[in-house]
Amino acid sequence: MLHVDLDAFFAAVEQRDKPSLRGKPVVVGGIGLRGVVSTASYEARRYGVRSAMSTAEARSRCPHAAYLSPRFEVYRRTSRAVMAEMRALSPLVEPLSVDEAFIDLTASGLTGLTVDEVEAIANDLKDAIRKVSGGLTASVGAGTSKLIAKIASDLDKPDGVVVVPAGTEAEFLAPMEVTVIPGVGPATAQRLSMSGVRTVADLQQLDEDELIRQVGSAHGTSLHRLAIAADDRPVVSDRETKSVSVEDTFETDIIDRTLLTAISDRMAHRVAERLQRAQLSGRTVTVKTRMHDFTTHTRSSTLAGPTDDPRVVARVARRLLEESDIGGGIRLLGVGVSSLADWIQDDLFTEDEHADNPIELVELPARPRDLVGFHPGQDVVHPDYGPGWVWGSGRGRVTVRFETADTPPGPVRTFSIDDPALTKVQHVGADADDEPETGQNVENG
DNA sequence: TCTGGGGTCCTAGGACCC
DNA sequence: TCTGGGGTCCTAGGACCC
Repeated sequence: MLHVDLDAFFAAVEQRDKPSLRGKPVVVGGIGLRGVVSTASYEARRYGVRSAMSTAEARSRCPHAAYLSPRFEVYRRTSRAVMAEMRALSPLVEPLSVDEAFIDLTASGLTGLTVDEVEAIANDLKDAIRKVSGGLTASVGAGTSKLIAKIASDLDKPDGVVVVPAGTEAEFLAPMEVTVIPGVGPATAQRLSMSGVRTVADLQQLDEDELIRQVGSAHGTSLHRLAIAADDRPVVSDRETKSVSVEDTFETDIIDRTLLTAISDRMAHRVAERLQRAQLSGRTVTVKTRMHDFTTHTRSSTLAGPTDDPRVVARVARRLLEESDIGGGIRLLGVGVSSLADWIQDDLFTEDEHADNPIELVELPARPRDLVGFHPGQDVVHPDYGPGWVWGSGRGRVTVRFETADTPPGPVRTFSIDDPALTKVQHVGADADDEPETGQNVENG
């Protein structure tokens, strides 16, 4: 099996499309006060910038980096092209996310390979990925199981290939820290350390019953096996979606229930839209709230039958929100639907008994134009200068660098935010929810 | 100036049923 | 004059992943 991991994916795509950023520190993520880093380029990592770090901390570590909002549509498009290359290698490909996948080579008859042969296959794949993606690099791990392939792909980043020979798996793992095992996070590592377990070798020695007492039945059983590299999990190409959700952290905590209701309604509609697009429907609606102290609560309600009707999702979400304690204001609100079915049931159960009495949608205040678009990194076009991207905006002005992936960097120009000549580029296949927005923006309206 | 958004899987208690 | 037992569904929360 191969595990393929695109290197610093979001940042690499930005450097590909914005030549002036090549070789420079780039940070992609939330750019607001409460934003976090999604991906830092390797140049930015040298300053200690890491994924999941608050953007504020990243800015203090690396003030001269370019801070960009993610362009998810572009990443998805690139991802699809890369995944297609993998499927050309083997029909059995399991994407784990937009930038990662497992490939089962045996599904295309590639068995009994030598280490050199596997290495050659991995390098060919890397070449194909580089060509189809406009120069992106990947790191590849190979082994006899998902566990080994996944861990191996991490050992020689970026742009590396690591093949673990069959039969050497347990000794390969033994000296490593337990946290290399996917599923062992801070909480599990902490518990294990109380039994003196730090490395996989320690874990291999630990009694299974003792392990289960420490971390629970399911986790203990699977960890006990993974520690000795006993992993027979298959590569599954079509995993079914189990839930669909939308959530938003506000720039400042929101206490106004009328505003929260309006936001909840809109989130319910976005969730329902996504369900419909995926031809799914669900029975359980969940509302999530996060308090100022970061404690998180969920309330859920299960319907008699599945729905993808925005009005039904909105009404249930409203009720759950009403039942939620919002204390002195909440920093996050989310709406989700689970217990999914891949069909829509007949009106028998889905019938909306409130259909004659539709809920009245609360209108959100309009946002000022300079908050509706023009995020750093955003693609724009100008009739005189051609295509470019937003470097920054504020105080009614927006600064644009004119360049594309295959043009030399052009001029940097500043425009009024109201300049009608400057237009945003809408990417094909973009979701309505690719547009970043926050409660703060809403409140500013 | 702490701490995103999209997910998956597991646990535990209570209701309910046979 | 406490005490069945097993299975399923629902709800809430938590750990973890990218």
